[in-house]
Order: sequence, then structure tokens, then C-alpha cells
Amino acid sequence: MSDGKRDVWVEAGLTELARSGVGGVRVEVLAKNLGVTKGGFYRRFADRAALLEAMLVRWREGRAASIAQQTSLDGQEPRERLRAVIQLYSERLNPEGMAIELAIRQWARLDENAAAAVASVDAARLKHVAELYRATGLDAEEAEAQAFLFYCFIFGQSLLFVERGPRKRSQLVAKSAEKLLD
Amino acid sequence: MSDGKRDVWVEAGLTELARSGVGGVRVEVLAKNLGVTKGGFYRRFADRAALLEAMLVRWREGRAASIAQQTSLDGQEPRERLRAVIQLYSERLNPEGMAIELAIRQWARLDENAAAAVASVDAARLKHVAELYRATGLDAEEAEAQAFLFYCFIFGQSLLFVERGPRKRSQLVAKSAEKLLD
DNA sequence: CGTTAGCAATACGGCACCGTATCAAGAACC
DNA sequence: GGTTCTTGATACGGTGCCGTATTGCTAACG
Repeated sequence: MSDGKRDVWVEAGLTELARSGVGGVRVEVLAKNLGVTKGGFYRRFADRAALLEAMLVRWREGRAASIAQQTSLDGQEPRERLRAVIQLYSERLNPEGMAIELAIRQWARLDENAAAAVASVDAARLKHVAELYRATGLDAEEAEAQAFLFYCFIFGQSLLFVERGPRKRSQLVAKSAEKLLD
Repeated sequence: MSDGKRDVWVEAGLTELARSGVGGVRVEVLAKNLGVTKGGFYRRFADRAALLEAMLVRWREGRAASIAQQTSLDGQEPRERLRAVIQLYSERLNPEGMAIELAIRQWARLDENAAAAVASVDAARLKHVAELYRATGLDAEEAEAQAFLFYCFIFGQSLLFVERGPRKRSQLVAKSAEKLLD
């Protein structure tokens, strides 16, 4: 029960993180969003830092869980799997996930704990995607470089502001994806 | 004279932006960094928002100026020029510039003005780099897609936290650069 | 019932920041 | 030399947030 209540705060924290960055994750703001006062917050968390820490743990675990799943090819072609992963990280498809991803990375530039979480998630991702590339026939080093390029694209893509609506953009994404999967 | 003093505040603002994001750009903090009180600030700027606006203008103009220069090939091979641009945006080479870039992009997710500035800078960059790719023989559409991929790499690269020291990282960057310049 | 334990609301002091108003000192001008 | 203009410092009230302490309600238990 008590754990469930903690989760609610963590959830609200991540939502606010996506909306306005770490700086926006304020105890009193979350309380207002949840329709309660901050009274209960300090019963479950030592302080704001403890909440941020819990958010980080939750994010890290969530990512670890889904990476394995996303990159496990059961019967599927590796190229198909890679294409699917690109889809998954397309900002339009999962805006909040992407916003969290970017906000945490910005946060990680200031905070050691956040940096450690990001580093561990990145390492896992690169490892798994490199394996997919190996399965397409590349040697280890090539596969690693290609995986790096792959993730640069995924996150870089969500960083660029390309105008003229989503059509043009998805064309660019599609064409780039092809180049990454040659 | 008065303009020069304004510039000092804008400069300090950008420095602080690089260090800690928009949220960290506080009038009183800048004043402390500059060794003055905020007294003079409100003489030159209507409010904090006016400073942020000025920072944006300055950044936008600065970028516009250097893009043209960076991508003008006088006698040089287009591939060489592209390679040089990748160098230029390598985080280790210009950490503050990159930090500003990322901070503004995060800011742009909340603020219209920032979003407009980023969009205009991105458009200019894509246009110029696409021209370089055209100069290597690609057709217009291909060149545009390649330019998009190019910048996804540039910014995505600075977003990933790859451990095990800079050597491994620069290997990855070098190998990726090759792939982008095939 | 009456007592007690848990829990959220309230109240509080403190801090960092915003933006305004006022003041003091020097420079520029007559 | 006296007046005005400029400019940075100081002082102030207001707000939003942190974290703590206190209160009041409720419901479980004897």
C-alpha cells in the first residue's frame, strides 16, 4: 500500500519531468497535480532528492526491461527488428517517452546519478543493437560503430526542428532509416 | 556604451545557459557572477524574459554567421568540408557551444521563441549541408536526406553517454563519420 | 465507548528569486 | 560651481518553493 503511494509520486514526477525538465519537478507542484498537499510526500520520501533518485531507478529499470524485449528477434529478420526499433523511438509515436529521454540526458549533464543511469542504459542499448547488426553479417567492430550511428540517429532525430509539417519529416526519417539499414 | 553593457549580460546569460540550462539563468545569479548587483540589469532589460529573448537573438545570429562560413568551400573538396564540420561540432572540441546548443533545444520544447530560433537555424544548416552533398554528386532529394542524417549524427552523438574514456568514443565517431561520407 | 496509531491537511520559518523604488556618487553640461 | 543625467547600490514587498512541526480526522482495537 505504502509502496503504491510512492509509485504515484514517482509517476507524477516522470510526467512533470517530460513536460518541463528536472527543474520543473517540484514537490508542491506534483502535489497540486495529484490533488493532495505535500503533507504525505515527506512521509514517503526523505526529500526532493530522494524522489529524483527513485525516478531515475524506475526509468533505468524500465529501460533495461524493454531493451531486451525490443531487440530479441524470435524468428524475425534482424533488419526488420532494427526498423521496428526506429519506429518505436519515433517522437510522434511516443512523445512522452522521448521527452523523458531528452530531459534525463540534459539532467545528466549536471547530475552524477543521472549520468550513471544514462550511461548504463546506453551501454545496454548499444550492446543489444550491435548484436542485431552482427546478426546481419557485420564483424564486431563494424557492428558497434553501426549501432552507435543508429542511436545517434534515433536521438538526434528528435532534437532537430524540421518545419513544414510531419510529412516531410517522416519522409526524411524513412530515407535515413534506409541508409542505416543498407 | 550602453549596448556594450547589454552584451555583457547576454554573454553571462549564455554561459549560465550552457552550465545549467534555461532554468539556471537567473538575474541575481548573473549579477553575482559579474560582480555587480542586479541594479543595472533592469535599466537595460525590461525583465528576465527580455534577456532570454536577447540571448536567443544573439545565438541565432551567431549561428547564421558561422554556418555560411563553415560550409563555403573555397577550392576545398566537399567531403573534406563535411569532415571538418563534424570536427567542429565534436563536443570535446567545443564543449560550451555544444552545451548551449543542447540547452536551447531543451528550452525550445517549452518556449515558442526558442523553438522558432532553433527551427530557423536548423533550416539554414540543413540547406547548406545539403548543398555540400549535392556537390558530391547526389541528387536534391538524396542530398537532403543525407544532410538530415548528418545533423542527427552530430547532435545525437553529443547526447550519448559512452564510457571507457574518450579514445573509444572518438574511434566510434571517426568510424561513423566515414559511414556518413561514403 | 474510549484510547491510540496512522495519515493527510495546515501552519510555519527560511531561502532564493523577481521586479520596483529610492538613493548616492560621479560625469557632463551650462 | 551648480544643475541635471547617468548609473550602480541598497532596500523593499511579493511569490514560490523547501522541509519541519503541529493539528485534526478517521478507523482499528481493546
